[in-house]
Amino acid sequence: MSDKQGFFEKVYEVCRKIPEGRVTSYGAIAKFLGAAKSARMVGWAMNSSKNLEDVPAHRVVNRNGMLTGKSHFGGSNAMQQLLEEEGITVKELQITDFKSVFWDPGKELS
DNA sequence: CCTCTGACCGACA
DNA sequence: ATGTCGGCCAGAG
Repeated sequence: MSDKQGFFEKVYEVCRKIPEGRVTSYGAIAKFLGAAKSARMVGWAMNSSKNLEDVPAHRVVNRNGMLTGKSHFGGSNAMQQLLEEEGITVKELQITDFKSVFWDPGKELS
């Protein structure tokens, strides 16, 4: 069930588990998958996930809580809008109270 | 088939 | 504290 799945599929699964109004980081997901050094791939996986509607890539930001992938959301502030719609305050592509809305898959999940 | 890059993170000087 | 480099997996040329 979860042996033949590739890295991407695992990332998608975790992203779908992200509760509304919460955000996580690429490294957190990568670390949860057992590949903290593959954080780059997590973002890349999201790039493919943008084709999927079940994967809220806008809830995934970098370690600084910055919307680094905002550029990939159509080149507009769509990502920031979505986050604010969920109650997340964003300032200049940077999430305020990031640690307050931070969702750790290794902590919340198990 | 081989090479390169990609929405990052952590370590080192 | 700031800047640079390496690392991981997978897809495209």
